[in-house]
Amino acid sequence: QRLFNDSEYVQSSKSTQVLDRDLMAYFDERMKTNWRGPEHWKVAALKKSKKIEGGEVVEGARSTPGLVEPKKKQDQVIVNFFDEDDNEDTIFEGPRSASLIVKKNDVNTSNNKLPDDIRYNSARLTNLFTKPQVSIVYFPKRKKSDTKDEPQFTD
Amino acid sequence: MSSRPTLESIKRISTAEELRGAMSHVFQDAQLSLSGHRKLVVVLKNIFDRSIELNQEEFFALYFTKLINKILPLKKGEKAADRIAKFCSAFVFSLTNDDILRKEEEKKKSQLDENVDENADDNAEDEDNPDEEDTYSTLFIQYLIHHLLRGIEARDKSVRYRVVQLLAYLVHHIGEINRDSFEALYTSLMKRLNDKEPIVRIQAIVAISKFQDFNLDGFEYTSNTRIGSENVRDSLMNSLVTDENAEVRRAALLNLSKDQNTIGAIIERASDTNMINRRLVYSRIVREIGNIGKLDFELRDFLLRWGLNDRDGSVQAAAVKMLSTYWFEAEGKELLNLISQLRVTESDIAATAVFKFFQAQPDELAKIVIDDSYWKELDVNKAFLLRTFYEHCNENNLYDLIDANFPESIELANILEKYLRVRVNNFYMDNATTNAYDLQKEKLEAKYDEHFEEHDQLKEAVYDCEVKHKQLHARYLQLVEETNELNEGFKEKDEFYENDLTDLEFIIEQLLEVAKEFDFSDEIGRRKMLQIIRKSLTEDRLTDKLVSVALKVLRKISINEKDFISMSAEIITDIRDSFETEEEFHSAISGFAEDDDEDEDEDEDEDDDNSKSKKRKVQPRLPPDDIVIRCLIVTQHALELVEEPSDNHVSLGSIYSGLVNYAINCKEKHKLHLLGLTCLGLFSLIDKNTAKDAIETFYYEMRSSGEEVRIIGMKAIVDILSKYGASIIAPSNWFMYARLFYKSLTSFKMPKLQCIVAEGLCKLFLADIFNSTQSPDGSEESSEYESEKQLFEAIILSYFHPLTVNNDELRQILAFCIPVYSFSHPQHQLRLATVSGDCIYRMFNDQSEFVKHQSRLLPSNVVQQLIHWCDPNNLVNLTQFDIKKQTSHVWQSVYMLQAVEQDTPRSVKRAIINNLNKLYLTEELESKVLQGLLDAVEGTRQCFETKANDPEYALDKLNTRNFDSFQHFVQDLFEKAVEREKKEEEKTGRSRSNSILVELDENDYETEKSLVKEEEADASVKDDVNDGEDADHEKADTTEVKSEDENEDQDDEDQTKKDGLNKSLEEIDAMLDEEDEVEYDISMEES
DNA sequence: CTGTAACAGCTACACATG
DNA sequence: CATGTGTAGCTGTTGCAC
Repeated sequence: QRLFNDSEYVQSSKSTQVLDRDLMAYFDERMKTNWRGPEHWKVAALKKSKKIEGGEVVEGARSTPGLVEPKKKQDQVIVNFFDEDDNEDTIFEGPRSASLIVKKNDVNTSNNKLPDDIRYNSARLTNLFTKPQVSIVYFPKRKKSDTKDEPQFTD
Repeated sequence: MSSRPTLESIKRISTAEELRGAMSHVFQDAQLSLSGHRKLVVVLKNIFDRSIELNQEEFFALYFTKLINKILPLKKGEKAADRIAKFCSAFVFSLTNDDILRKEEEKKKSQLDENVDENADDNAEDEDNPDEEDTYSTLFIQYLIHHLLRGIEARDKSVRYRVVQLLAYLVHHIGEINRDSFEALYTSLMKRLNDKEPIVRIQAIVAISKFQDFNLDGFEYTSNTRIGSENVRDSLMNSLVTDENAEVRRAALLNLSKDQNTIGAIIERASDTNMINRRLVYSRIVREIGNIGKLDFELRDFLLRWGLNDRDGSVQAAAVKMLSTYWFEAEGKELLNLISQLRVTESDIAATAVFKFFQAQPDELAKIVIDDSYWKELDVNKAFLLRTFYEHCNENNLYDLIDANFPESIELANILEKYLRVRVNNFYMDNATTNAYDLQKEKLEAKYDEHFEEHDQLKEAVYDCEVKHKQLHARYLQLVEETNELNEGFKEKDEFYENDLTDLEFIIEQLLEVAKEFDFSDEIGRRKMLQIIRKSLTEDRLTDKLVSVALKVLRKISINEKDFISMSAEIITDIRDSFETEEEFHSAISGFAEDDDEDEDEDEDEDDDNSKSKKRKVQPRLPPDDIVIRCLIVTQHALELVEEPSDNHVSLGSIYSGLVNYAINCKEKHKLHLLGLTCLGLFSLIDKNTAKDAIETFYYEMRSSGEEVRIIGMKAIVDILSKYGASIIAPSNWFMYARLFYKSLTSFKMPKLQCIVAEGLCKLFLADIFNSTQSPDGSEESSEYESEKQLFEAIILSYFHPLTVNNDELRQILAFCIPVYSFSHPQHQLRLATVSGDCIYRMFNDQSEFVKHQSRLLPSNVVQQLIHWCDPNNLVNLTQFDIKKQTSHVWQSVYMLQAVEQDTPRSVKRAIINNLNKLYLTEELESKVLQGLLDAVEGTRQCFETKANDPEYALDKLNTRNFDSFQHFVQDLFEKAVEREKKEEEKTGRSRSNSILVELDENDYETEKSLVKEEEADASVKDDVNDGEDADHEKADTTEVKSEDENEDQDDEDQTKKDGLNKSLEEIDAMLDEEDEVEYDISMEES
């Protein structure tokens, strides 16, 4: 039905793109966390390995079910209200210094807001500034394998 | 111990001892479950009453507090304590409730008959002053509150927590309480808003929020605290905004009452750093507020902008739900009503909102009916719905809906034509107004040029010179005022038709957007549309935006790119030559209204040559600036759509040589100048020879211009390099461009420019356009290598630089680009690895700018990020086997150890050493490489031994242990590697260094390669279950994997290299400083 | 069919501990 | 201050009652 689709707009060359489609999608997905910059960088939680290893461990633990239950057992206190010990003086004892119970008020007048999210993505990174629909083509290396890019140790 | 008290047994109580036993029983039961509370409250009330009868009410209160004391030290989460607190609350509530009921009854009674018998009440009850009177209950409650207040500043945080928790429960129920007690309660709770412990603060907020409903008017300013509802509100709002603990902010968010004073701060939490808080705004707060109309447009727009763009899926979902369910229903389930709330002409999130709506409520799509009457009475909302509906259907292949609601292309063209004609009529309705409009506009632009220049100088000066700053600032303010005045006059004059006009233009834009994606397989419709677009572009003085979209339509309906270019060229030359017949133009326009089929029957191909040659005759005369600007706008947007460079752009040649060159030289006419440069950049992208000259033009333009020019220039330079490669620059000039990049990247007074350069450099590095390598002999090459290395380091440094903390955009760009660059290729990672040491050194040594500007960055944070970026596990397109052989972390550790040995502060040394265990080193590495690393580690050890007395080199136990274990680890790997290599050598009998590769080539390599060829499509990104991090995506495309062959003869002395590096660094810095000085002087003179 | 309760599972966050 | 554990607040499923 659509005879004049936007096929003409779509970048025709594929092999020479800096990042191929899948890779762009991969990076876009992967860079979703840690978008705010150095101060807010967090180690990527290595969930997968944990899950796999943990799964095995749990299976092993299941064979000894006695171990799991006491862990879950609450250490919930039951108060003895018949006990006549008077703890009033100790519990109401004030701090050595008043400042010990006061929040240290940093000069951080931060209002706890996120910065504007520009949602940078790999499409921007691999396309031209002035023609955002045009991809940058990957530039073949000027060097072949005649020189080594890697630094060398001195023997 | 006595038995469980019953109502009967309570009546028999006669001693304090018995009271105590009964109370203890009640509490003992109350802590176990909530279900018995109802009964227990009754029991306890009976005990209370009995104590009164015995004149033991004071004992009751005393012992009650003793019982309460027992739960105060219990930490948060203890069920028993929570139940007792609830029980206490229920008891107090019951007491006050009884008081109230009793009073109401008495009131009724006293109203009914004046002679009420008094025997119903106890001796304490006094009828004279019912509202102020102390009852046993109120006395008890006051006693309880005072008791709790004694513990509100306890040392134990749990005590404070329980006290405030209890008070929060109680204040809910205390009807009357005497003034002194209230003041004490109020001030004590207010102090707890600043408690060290978040849990206490939360409870304080809950407690204080109850005061919002109180009538506090009776209180004046007391000695040290002001009591009043404003004070309550402000305190809660302060916690809402400034408390660094997310849960505290949440408590404030949920408990602060929503009114005109607080609503802004509350909605602002849609951009809270905490995900849950953000989500709550959409899922609960907005719901609570109710009607959509209670929110100003700005707040609604804010909510949508943040919610629909949120990084977190659940927040987005909540925002979509708010829009598509709640707001939609509030608008009577009328989509057009909802859209009108979005203010489509002002909001840039409106389109996203509607698309999300369509996604969330796909059923609503079928209810949309666009019939003839709809088309006839388009307003901005209808046009907007039309367009977004079309786009949605088009992108989701809902062609049935399109067929049902959209006409033939010829009809669309007619409609568009109609609106274009209305616009032209409106626009030129009053010639006098038009002239005034133009005049004002010119003035304004002239003023703007002036303003702009000074503004730039101001910006320069701000950082350097306070005095000049003030002078310029005064001048700046003056200019701003003048500009505003002009703007005012401007507005008044055309306000009368401005609104209509912008609305009209918005409708036209929507129609064009539809046309951009429309089906023009019908040739008649296509020709009609072609004619309309060409005519409109040529004659109608379209806005910049409309020109851009119209050209996209033109591109779509053109036969091919060449056709598009020649039509565009013709339009441009027609505009250019129109000034010659300016008078006729106007008369033509006015006549146009009546007679629409004038003379535009030309076909797209035929009279190209005619018209062009005709226009060329008049070329020598330069049109007035406004005409030139119109030409350049069309040129710009046309060129933006051209993708293929080809040599049949002759038709554009005259435009380039005539208009663009003219515009570029108009440095004093700001708009013209910028447009000229923009077009020059675009011309460069379709013609290499133009590019060669242009890139130098841009270079010189950028040396002395304001930020806006520099941004255009930088974009152009990067695009040119991206298009043609670094070879477009003569090698001898390479260094000066490198300096330009460096200088732009470090121009902290031009943050936007920094973003562009950073992004641009990343593009060039990523595409390996900057990819020179160090070579042992060719000095040219190695200086390029050094320059690139400097630039690369500069990128990394600007990411961490303290002066870019407020440049969020830059940091977001780099937070994306640096890892993508690094993870995309082993060579990239290696490049980063080799600068890691330098970067760390330059960030943290004494003389570092970072230190000067009080960088708050933690060394360990930096080190970890660098390590993460260089981790081979994060590389794409590699097999697990190849990943194990990557040397990036080896080199990174070597260079970081160098930084450890240098004069970095102790915190840095410690950070590096403590993070050595995060390096990914395997026994698959070559023993030779590991040997090198081992030597480096040993060198570091010796360094520490010789400098053992230097406090900066003092290591604590943990550091030493980490360092030792790293050394052992590497030693171990080395031995295993030797072992492995020995085995392999025996197996293959070949030389050590080649054996691995041969094996790789022969085995894995080939099989994988062939495998990939067949299922190329989906093989690229897939999860590898075997690996640890989620970085384990491997694309089995091995064509880019570099062979690991060693090149023995290329040896560098690390130290000499480092020296050379530092030297060149200093040189660059010095040079750039010098340049800064010069420019500074110039700009100051001019001002 | 709708609506609510109970349940497990998940993630980001905060606390506790050495 | 870096690490692991615990938790809050959902989210989806199931069963149950109306």
